[in-house]
Amino acid sequence: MKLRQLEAIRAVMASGTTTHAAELMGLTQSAVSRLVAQLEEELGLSIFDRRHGRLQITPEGQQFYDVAKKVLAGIDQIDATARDIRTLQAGALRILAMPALAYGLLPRTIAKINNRFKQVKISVGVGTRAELEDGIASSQFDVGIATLPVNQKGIETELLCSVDCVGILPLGHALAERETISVEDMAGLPFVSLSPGTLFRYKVDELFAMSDIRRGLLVEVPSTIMVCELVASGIGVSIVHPFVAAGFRDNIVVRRFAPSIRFEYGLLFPVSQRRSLLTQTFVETIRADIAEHYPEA
Amino acid sequence: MKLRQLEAIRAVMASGTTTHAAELMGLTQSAVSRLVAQLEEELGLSIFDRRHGRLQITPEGQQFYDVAKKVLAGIDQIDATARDIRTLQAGALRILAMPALAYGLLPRTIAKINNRFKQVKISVGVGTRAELEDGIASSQFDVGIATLPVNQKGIETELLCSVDCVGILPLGHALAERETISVEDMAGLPFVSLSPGTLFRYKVDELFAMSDIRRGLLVEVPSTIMVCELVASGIGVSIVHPFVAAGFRDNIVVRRFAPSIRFEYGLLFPVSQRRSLLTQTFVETIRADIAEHYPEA
DNA sequence: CTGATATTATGCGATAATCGCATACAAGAA
DNA sequence: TTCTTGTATGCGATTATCGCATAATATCAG
Repeated sequence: MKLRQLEAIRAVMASGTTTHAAELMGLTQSAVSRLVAQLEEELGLSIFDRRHGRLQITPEGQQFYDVAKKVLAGIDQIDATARDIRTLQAGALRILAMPALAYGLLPRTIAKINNRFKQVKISVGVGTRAELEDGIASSQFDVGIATLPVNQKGIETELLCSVDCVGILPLGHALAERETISVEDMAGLPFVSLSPGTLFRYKVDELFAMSDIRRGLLVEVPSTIMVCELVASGIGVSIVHPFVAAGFRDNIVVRRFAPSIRFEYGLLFPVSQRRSLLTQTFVETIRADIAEHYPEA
Repeated sequence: MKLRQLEAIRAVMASGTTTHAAELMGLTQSAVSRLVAQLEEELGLSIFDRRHGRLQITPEGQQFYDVAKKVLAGIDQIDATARDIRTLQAGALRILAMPALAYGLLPRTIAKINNRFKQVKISVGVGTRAELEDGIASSQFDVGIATLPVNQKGIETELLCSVDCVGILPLGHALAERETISVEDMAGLPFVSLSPGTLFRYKVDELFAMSDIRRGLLVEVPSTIMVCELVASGIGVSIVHPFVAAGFRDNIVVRRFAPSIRFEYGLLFPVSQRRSLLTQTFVETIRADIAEHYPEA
């Protein structure tokens, strides 16, 4: 059985004659006549009755056609699906990011993808590093974003960008005049700190310890967003990575910080599987966003 | 897009390699490889990734295949449907008969058809001559059974059989000894009559009127079945067509009747449409049944 | 009845698709 | 390395597809 034959049946049913059906299909009448005859021969049943010089559907033919219609509709759907896949109008993108990164960086990129590909379903998960490694390694997600390094079997990483953390101050703070804030400048200032247990907290604490500088450790909150909000409210200063700080630029003062506290952000992919076109597009888009909005990274 | 290509995709998905897929499809590996490559070329998307010397489904390919599977299932269903149609295991048979004929003649034939073709849906309608003509002419039913003649546009008729009506008596009736009962024999006997307005009632009444013979017209009932039942209960005699009478042969006495009241039964078909194989089978079966059980017809 | 019109069916030849064979190439295992 | 397993591709034979021309058949108007 050939698709062409089923299409011929449909065209004949739609137009009534093989001649018109031929026009619909871009063939000649003889070709259509033969396609129909072939199918009848193959199936061993008469789909049309040759009566009065016309093709007339038989009861059996009608029954057959009712089923064939569904298949042809399915073929049309295959074509549509293929087109959607080519233009990325179908499919899904599953992203998993660490909390600090999800808020500052992702929304803009997701909005762009969603805007370009309206039909694409995008799901974003936020999780700890461990959850992230699990989710990527098990292919439950297409791409992850986390600070490097990541060393786990089943995960491929690519460097996304490396950024220096920034100092943040309430608006109108005395240090706001400086272009760069040093660790020494923060001596004795009230400091809004991230909860212990994260790599970021560890690095910051270590820097102050090495420099033997004391801060006022008044407040500890679990998310970088909250850190920024608290600094904006004027209760202290802090150090955060620039992506989240950028979201608060109207409410806080953001300055370079010395010495450099550098973080490398990486993209995580399940190994052993070719990345989907959507994933590739996502990677390109997020890289472009970073280049545009954080050129120093 | 060709069916062969979709089948190749399915075979590769099922077996994992083009080599095994080729066995499944009865082809060589090279043919399968080409079918896959062709489809990818046509659709403009990579269904498989050639990694590690193996074909590995891509995310897009998986998405495509999910849709293609449904189409292939539909094709399988087409084949199954064609097979069922050939063996008459599918389809429906819609029969419309006049009340008197539906009971005596049809059940046996329907049982046979149902027994041979378990999957065939058989629906039987009972209606007046007018309803019957409507139902057949409008192609709502495949075949009708009625007394001839029928003259309505859109209906083709075939003679099914012609029968002589029979006289029926209660068991043990005095007339039971005779092989043939004449109209004169019924003079003065209580007669169970069919309701007025039917061709049958008209013919019987006319016969008695012509012969100037009086009956005891005590009971009038609308169906021939009830006539037989009343005769069986002993309240009178009557004349009916032999099909219904045959069903009561253990409860009543059935005898030839003179003069002959002859009815021609006909099969009615919608014109202009080829009769379905099922319809043809039905016709053959009912003719065989009549020949077997009513050889005199 | 007769020609005009419309429709399907089929012989024939050119072109295109399909397939098997042989072989090259790639990757993992012994 | 060498063997095994698997995929890709050039080549030639076979088969299928299609258009053209034409025949056969039915419908309809006069």
